[in-house]
Amino acid sequence: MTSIRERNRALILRAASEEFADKGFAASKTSDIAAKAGVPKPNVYYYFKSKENLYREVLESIIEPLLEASAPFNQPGQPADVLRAYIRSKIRISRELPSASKVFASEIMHGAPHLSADQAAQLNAQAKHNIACIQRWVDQGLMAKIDPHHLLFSIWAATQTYADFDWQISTVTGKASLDDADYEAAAQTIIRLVIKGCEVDEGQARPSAQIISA
Amino acid sequence: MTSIRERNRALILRAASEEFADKGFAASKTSDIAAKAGVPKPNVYYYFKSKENLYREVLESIIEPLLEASAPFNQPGQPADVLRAYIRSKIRISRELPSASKVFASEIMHGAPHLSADQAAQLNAQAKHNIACIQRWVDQGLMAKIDPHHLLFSIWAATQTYADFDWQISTVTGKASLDDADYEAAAQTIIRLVIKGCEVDEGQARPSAQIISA
DNA sequence: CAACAACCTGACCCAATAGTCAGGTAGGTC
DNA sequence: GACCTACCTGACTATTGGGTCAGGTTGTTG
Repeated sequence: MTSIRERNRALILRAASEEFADKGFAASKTSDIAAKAGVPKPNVYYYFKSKENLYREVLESIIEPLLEASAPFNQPGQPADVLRAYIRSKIRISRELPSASKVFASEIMHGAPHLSADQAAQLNAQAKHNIACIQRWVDQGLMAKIDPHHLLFSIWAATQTYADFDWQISTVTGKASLDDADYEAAAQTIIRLVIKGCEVDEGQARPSAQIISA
Repeated sequence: MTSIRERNRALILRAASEEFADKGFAASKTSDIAAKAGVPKPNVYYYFKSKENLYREVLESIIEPLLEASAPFNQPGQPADVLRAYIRSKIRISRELPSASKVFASEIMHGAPHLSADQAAQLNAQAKHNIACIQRWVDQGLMAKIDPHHLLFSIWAATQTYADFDWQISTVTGKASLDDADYEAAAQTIIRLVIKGCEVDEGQARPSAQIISA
């Protein structure tokens, strides 16, 4: 069985995710990754030819989930429902893929030097699509006149913060790690801010009926 | 004049800020910092004794502005006014100290290994104070029943994102850098989400009059 | 201007670590 | 069991980059 390959690759990838998330690319040592994965260092180079390659694979692993999270925007739906589903997807990613999320955040923070042009284009296209979708809702009077860019930035930031800045969150809440109830409270809070913030103002001209509802 | 010292230290600190923000601590080379500051490498070691020391000073430079931003919470005021002022302070920091902000974010993301216990305690105390303040407003019925922790996390995230993830923001907006109007729109958006989200719900029991207003 | 301190610098050292390789072993296939 | 491929590994190399230092220059103070 050549699933020895799959098994070892998976082991190394997971260890690398955690290590890169923890220390960043430059500060991570391939020897530490190998140790954490429970394999000798040359094996890391046997399966992935370089540290950078390994990093790129970790990075790649978060792209699809990230694109996937925008699914609610790719099917028809009421603004409030779409936004709610989107926020929940984003929070779920932060919770279920915290290491890859951090690696991605760190990558973006440093100007995305390892992100391929194709990956950047895909993410950007999806973002543009979501923004256009929100803008349409605004134009149709289904939501308040909010700049879709900034709305998206706030949603991204508020949801990703649970993965990226987990240390801060642990420190402030005094809990080593958040449980179901905490993530639910986080989701509820962000959803409330967004939905209420997007509600059409009383007295605003509405081309069609006000549909958003909390 | 010994202000040669001040001048050179400032030069090196600024170069270091940018370099650390750009590449992260481990990936930054002291030789690059020296080059960017326009001084020979040994001078960096003459004024700061080590790379880590230099990094710590950069980190330290953002602590005070960060604490300062919470000033609105330290004086009496209506919830909406305090939150508005707080958000504007935070956005201003993102705009005026983008490099130090990034360094701070990166530090937190990796578990704050260089933050002194004292600095961590100061920041945490201020956070706790802000949270208690918000909780009081909730208890007094001046705002909706929102978990103050998550509200703060969202505000932090949404405001810091303009410094930390500037690459993403540039890519999505298609602008190399944001101008006055963009930052104003960002502030308006975040303020709207927060203020509307914090408004007491119709039909919610209110111990005292509803005071928040958009 | 003498003496002293602060500042500057080219050339060097050395520890750490990405990456390699020659020579193994294990497992599958005829 | 002979062969082949995939897998494994201890021991090595090469380079990079943090940090040093001896000796110089500049400025300052009496």
